[in-house]
Amino acid sequence: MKQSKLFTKTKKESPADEVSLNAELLIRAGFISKEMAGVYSYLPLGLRVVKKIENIIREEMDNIGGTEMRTSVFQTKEVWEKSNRWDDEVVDVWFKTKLKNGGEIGLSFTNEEAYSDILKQYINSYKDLPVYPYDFKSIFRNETRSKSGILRGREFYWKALYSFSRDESEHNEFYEKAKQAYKNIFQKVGIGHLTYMTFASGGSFSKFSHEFQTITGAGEDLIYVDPNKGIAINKEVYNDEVIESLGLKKEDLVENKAVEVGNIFSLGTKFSAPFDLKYKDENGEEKLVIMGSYGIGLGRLMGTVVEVLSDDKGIIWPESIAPFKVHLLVLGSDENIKNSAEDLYNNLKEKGIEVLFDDRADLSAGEKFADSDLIGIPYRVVVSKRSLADGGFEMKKRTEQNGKIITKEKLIDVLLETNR
RNA sequence: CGGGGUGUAGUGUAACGGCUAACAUUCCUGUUUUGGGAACAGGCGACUCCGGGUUCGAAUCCCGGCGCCCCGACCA
Repeated sequence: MKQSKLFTKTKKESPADEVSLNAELLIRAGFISKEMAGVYSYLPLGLRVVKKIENIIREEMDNIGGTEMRTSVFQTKEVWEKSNRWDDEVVDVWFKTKLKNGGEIGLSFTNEEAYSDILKQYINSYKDLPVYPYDFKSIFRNETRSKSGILRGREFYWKALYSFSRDESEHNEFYEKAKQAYKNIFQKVGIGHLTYMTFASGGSFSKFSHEFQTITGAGEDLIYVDPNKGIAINKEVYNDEVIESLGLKKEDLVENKAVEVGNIFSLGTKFSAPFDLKYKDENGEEKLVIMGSYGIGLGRLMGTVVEVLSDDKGIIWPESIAPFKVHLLVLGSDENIKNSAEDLYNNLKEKGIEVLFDDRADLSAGEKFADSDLIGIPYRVVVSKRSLADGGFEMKKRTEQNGKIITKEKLIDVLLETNR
């Protein structure tokens, strides 16, 4: 993509109404635009990152048997009354509105009811199970206080998978697979080294739920990490008995602030019972379906990456979720320089390498460099009088101080190699 | 929902109760420039969040509302 066609511009100044690092950098670099507190629009660069994250999650979910679908944002009163979660006294984050005919509807703040209600139509026999439907969708919560930029919003985009299993052991088997899939996801997204599977309160059907917590001062949770074992305990269940039951030692645990980037938990029959979601087993006996829930907030995940991986010049995107792989900068207005850059741009595109081409005329070198650092694309390639005189193009990783001159062929090789 | 802070061109800031609300940046015109947010010249852009009040006079003081940020509570 040519940067001259990208309508967003970077800002030199931080927004006055944002304190959090993720919002500051994402707004300055032109990834998101603030609509109101806790509500952000995703601009072209930001959407590309979200889509990258989405694809990583999709791959992992499909890999463990997930089936993608899409539940509606609109939810009917009747369905939610079954689980006793329609009442504003019970759930205070509802956004509700009315249809022209007076019927009440709410905007999804979670998906258990929607899935339970839909699956009831299709699940009759043990042969119909297990199933693992999931979706990516926007979720709405009327938070009394949204905060921390895109880490806690009133509208957010998430992935939610629900498991429908015949019994506990089948459920547990999938649950373990989901744990591994989640680890893979956070590893691929580039924050695996800071993300810990964390034991948290589990509700009435299991002792614990499992949160995936990424260590950062921007987080709102307190967790106790055992760095060697790679697991942690959420403050909400932190006590001597729990520490012991998990085989941990108090003296090994380190207190950290962290942000919950994902969570999985066992629902048991909490929803299958009120929805009468049953199947007939091999003996013709009716049994309740055992459910589990598996969520990840993609915006929060994107914000967490920014919190954790930026420097004083801007964002440092991991290659896996960067909006583009290469930022190609042309300096100078001589025809041969421009042509050379244009050629390289076309070559990279032909090879399937995602490139943002800063073809903007009349901008100083310093401004292009500053923009490039702020936007944070992993590889920067400069075409200039100097680079051509030195025999090619200057390539530098976002994380490196100095670039080196390489030929076009070598450059393409390197980029293709890292493309996997 | 309690507490604190704050609201002025697109953005970031300034302005004692008193001149036409200033500066920087963005943007537009032109000249010059091109390896770390270039230089010069000119120009556009503001019902100072909204509503009331005090005053000869309010961006500035007072009251109410709303927005935004932070702390806390809440968080399937």
